[in-house]
Amino acid sequence: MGRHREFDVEKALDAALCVFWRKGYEGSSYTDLTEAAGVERPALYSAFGNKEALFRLALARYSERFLHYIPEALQLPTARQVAAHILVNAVDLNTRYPDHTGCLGINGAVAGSDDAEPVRQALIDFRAAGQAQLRERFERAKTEGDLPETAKADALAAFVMALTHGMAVQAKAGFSREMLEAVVEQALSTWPTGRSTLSETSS
Amino acid sequence: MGRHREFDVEKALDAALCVFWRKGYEGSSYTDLTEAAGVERPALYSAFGNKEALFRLALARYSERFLHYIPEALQLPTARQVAAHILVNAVDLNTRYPDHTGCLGINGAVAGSDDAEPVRQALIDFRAAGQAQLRERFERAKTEGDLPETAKADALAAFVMALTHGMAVQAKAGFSREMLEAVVEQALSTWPTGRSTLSETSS
DNA sequence: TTTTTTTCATAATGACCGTTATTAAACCGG
DNA sequence: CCGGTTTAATAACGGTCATTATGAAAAAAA
Repeated sequence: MGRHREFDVEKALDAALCVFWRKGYEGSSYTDLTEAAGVERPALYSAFGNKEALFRLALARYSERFLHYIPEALQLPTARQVAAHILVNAVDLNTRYPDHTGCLGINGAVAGSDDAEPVRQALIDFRAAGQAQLRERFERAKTEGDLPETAKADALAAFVMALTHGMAVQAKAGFSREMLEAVVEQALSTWPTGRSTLSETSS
Repeated sequence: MGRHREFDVEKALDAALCVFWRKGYEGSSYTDLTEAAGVERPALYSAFGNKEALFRLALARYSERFLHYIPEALQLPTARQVAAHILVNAVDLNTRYPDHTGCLGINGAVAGSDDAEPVRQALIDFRAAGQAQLRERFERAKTEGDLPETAKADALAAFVMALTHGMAVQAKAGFSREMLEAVVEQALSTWPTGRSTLSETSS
């Protein structure tokens, strides 16, 4: 019983996501969000809660809709393929939409006021979760001989993530897809090799 | 003629720099800045102009006081030493001060409101200037045989800068100096070599 | 000492921030 | 068709934003 919603909650969340993606958490005003969603202010509040809750929902939606390439990558057979898949798809995502370049995990908040500290920390945790998955995958690669025993899985994971973060900054600065692809190519040329990937000489 | 200034302009600028470094441009309120400088609001305005002008002065001071390692690096004999010097010193700068980790060039603004667009662009130009210097240095390295003819100077420069940007994000997220040093080691592990650096076999 | 000039401190400005009362409209069950 | 319930729209809330008017205090020039 009661009146129906006259707007699509999913579409409103997508619109909010795009605003946050472009302007970050603190850079996005509630006016920006309501205008993008085509919805009055109290409607957004009743549907999602306050601005912080809306951002967290947008971040979850971002992960679901745009980061599918990460679980995809983790299932590839070699560590190098995992890294390549992540880097190549990150470049694609960072440059695919001209009106919101870069990555929400970075654009959302790097530094900010004390009020934004909970959101900043949420993004830190968000990025750390991805990095931990990558580290575990590289640990496995060591046991499988796909990475040398001397490789540091945590350093490799941090290296790949540092590149994605840095390229996200560069994409937000207007770098072309081609330039970032060249960066990825450069990064992958320094990839360590294990007993089975240097050449086709092992069993 | 007239009354003397009762505060040290240089110290006030340093204080403002620290605030911007920690909270970024939009995250720093004028109240934050005046409290850190120990100076009333109109005094900051009369000394530096508005917030944007103050930020630009702080950025210039940041460059002078903390980025001396970049011109230093450019004078080193090999491209690899140039890259190593930049990356190692960037890690040091990003982790040296626990209350303002990361780098002003990134923390200052990655994304933000439309009002902050001029500052965001100024930071883009600031970073681009460093990258251009690096690219030119790598071009020279190619003519000197220090980098192979096949090396792409612009991609290498963008690669090194992407790493510094990404590590700045990670430092701001609380990454330890040791972790970032391991990232640098990974990045440098297979630097491309020219005719004189692979081993000591050339003339 | 008086005048002029600059800085100082207090406090006010209008605008925008995120968040909500409030009231009218729309829907469902009875 | 009417009572109960949910949403919609308008407008207001206190607080903070960057910026500045104002007048007192201080120092050099006359």
